[in-house]
Amino acid sequence: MTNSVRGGKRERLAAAAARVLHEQGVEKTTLADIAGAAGVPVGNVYYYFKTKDQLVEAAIGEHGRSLRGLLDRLDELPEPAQRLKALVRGWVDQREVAARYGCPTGTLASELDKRADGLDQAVAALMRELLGWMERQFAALGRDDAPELAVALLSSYQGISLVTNTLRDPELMKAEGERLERWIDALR
Amino acid sequence: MTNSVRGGKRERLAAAAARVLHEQGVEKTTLADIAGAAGVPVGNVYYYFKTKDQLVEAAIGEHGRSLRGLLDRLDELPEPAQRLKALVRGWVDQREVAARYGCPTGTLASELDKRADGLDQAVAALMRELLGWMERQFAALGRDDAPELAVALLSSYQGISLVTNTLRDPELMKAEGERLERWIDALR
Amino acid sequence: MTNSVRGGKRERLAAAAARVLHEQGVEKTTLADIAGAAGVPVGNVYYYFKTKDQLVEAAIGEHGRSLRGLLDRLDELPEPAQRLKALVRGWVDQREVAARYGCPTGTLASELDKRADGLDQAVAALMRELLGWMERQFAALGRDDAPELAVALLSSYQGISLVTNTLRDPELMKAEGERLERWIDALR
Amino acid sequence: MTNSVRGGKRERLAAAAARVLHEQGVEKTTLADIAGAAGVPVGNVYYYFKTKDQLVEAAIGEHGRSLRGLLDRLDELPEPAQRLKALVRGWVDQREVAARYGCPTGTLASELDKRADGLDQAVAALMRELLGWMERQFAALGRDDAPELAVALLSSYQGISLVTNTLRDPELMKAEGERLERWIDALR
DNA sequence: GATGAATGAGCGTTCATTCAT
DNA sequence: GATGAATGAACGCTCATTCAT
Repeated sequence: MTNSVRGGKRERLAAAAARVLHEQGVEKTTLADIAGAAGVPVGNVYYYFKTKDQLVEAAIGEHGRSLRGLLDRLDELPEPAQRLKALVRGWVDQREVAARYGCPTGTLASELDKRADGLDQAVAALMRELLGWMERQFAALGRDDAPELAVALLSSYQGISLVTNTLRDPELMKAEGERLERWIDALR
Repeated sequence: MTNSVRGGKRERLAAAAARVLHEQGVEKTTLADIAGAAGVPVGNVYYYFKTKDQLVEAAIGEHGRSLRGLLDRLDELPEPAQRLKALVRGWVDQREVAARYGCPTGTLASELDKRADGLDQAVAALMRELLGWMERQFAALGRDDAPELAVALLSSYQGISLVTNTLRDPELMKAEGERLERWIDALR
Repeated sequence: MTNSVRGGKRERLAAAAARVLHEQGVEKTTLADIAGAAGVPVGNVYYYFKTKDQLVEAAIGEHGRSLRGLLDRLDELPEPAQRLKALVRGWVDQREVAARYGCPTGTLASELDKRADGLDQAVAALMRELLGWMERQFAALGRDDAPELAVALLSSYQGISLVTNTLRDPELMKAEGERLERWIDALR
Repeated sequence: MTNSVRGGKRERLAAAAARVLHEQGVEKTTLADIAGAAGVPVGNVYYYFKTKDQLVEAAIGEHGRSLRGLLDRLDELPEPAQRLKALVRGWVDQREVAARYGCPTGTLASELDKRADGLDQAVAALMRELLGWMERQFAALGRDDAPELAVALLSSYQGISLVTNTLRDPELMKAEGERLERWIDALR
């Protein structure tokens, strides 16, 4: 009740975690970094998240929410090919961020994979969600190799994100996005 | 004879660094981990490498050496399409490792990118080397969009490595490899 | 009441630093030494001082505070010659400490001088403060060579501190103190 | 015999130690620093000096030798007052070095004093040697307070060295030197 | 004697986590 | 609930000293 005014701390922390972990990486980010970015005192973080891992989990959750929001918006488009191409265009629009920090989900997946927490499974679930959506679009296009195509498209995005990031050249993602759009058009 | 035990410590350290950094990630790997894997006392590491960063650099160098070795072997094949497909098949052969730890160069690039050491440029140089080789193959195939195709192929590999790793499913890489081989065949 | 135990940790650390650094020297003193002397766990020191250098700085600050306190007390004496001689007598009173550890400011200046931190400038400022005060007293005595006399007096003190310390003989400082008092009396 | 050609390593090490320890301080100087300055491989140092302390001892010995050389030269002057003033003039001539690194013997005394090696006694012996010589000059001037005057003169030099060094102003030593010369002239 | 290599103890510093109020 | 302070284990790195040839 009363904390509807001061509250939202949990949300602020999750949002700050998502952003800062993306920009700095999991290992290089301290709890103080996240707390500072959220404007929350360090000692107070633990009322919302018992461990640093839970903060990472919350960050993954944030990425999941924004992924779902995106897919919902895409679903309003009439044609599956339109939806897929709009997805690609969304990636291209984010190319500056990708060039600086990589794909938020991909870099998280890469880092968390080196650990034994089960957090990697949370990111994997996110990827599976996106894969499933892609698969449905390719199936709607009449492709019976939809699963394979979904993996190919996701891989292309993850790969071009990494390459764009490593070479610090956002234009690479633009060219690859155009190539992927042509590829989608050629599929039916 | 006697220096089978003592000799090549620097090389052993570099090799151990390449392996352990790939398996555990840069941040989660301690100098003691690398020293232990190489069978060298911790204090002695600093006789060969003044900082942890230099050890990372040496690991990158190792990956560079093995990349160059691979490309040299591929160059002995007569046809550019054969070379490219043999490259893809090499990736597929390594799918079990990729499923567990990802692509050595890619994960390194992803992690180092969050830092300001200039080490990221060393990995970037590796990627550019591979890109250049690919470009020459595509050009030899008569394609004037060789640079773009090279980026697409590298991205596909980096992406499928990440997805394979995240979903822990080596078969994904196998299927994608076959798709890429068909794609290469269809290019000319 | 309750914070007689917990309170003023920062001050306790600064005081402990001033004392221990004087007794053991900057380089030979570990953070654990200072923490131990202040009754503070090692890890907690960094809550108050981010680096060892900041602890040294705090110690210099402590010496500055006690210097200012001394000069304020001396300023209450009516005659400049009285003030100067009281200063000298204060030094002589501390001759046992000087014989064991030297002048706190002087030894600090000597050690910090070998470094490039800028900490040496903090000690230099302390010396300039004392020099300025002395100069004002000599000027009040009507001497137009006040700056030179101030340097002579400070040097005599620093020098006799070092000699007293090296030869471990507090009586040297006593004799020199008496000589300096006669010298002051002979000035007007 | 044969090492009259390659030899002198011990001497080179002692001379390098004297110089480097003066410039960098005892604690901040590593064995590698001294070895490097002497052009001797690190591992070889231990054939000449079993410990770092023995190298410090050798450095003190070097300072002793040069002190004795100086006093011998001064002894050739006919008058005790001339000898004392020539000593002072020698200090003033070295004021640039003093401004940068302090008095070699004094800074050594200050640093070694914080330790329990007995090395401090070796420096103390040096000071006593100089004190004795001064005492003889003052006695030859007919002063029965020669011991006290010797301490006063040594202190003035040590003090002005420290102040000159801390304030990085060689001119301070010049002015004080002139004052000391006038003081000597006024003694008889 | 000479030398590169080896060794291990210790230092300053960081940080996730917990505690007391 | 909220907060500043406390805690300790771990890390990267240095260096005097010793070893093997």
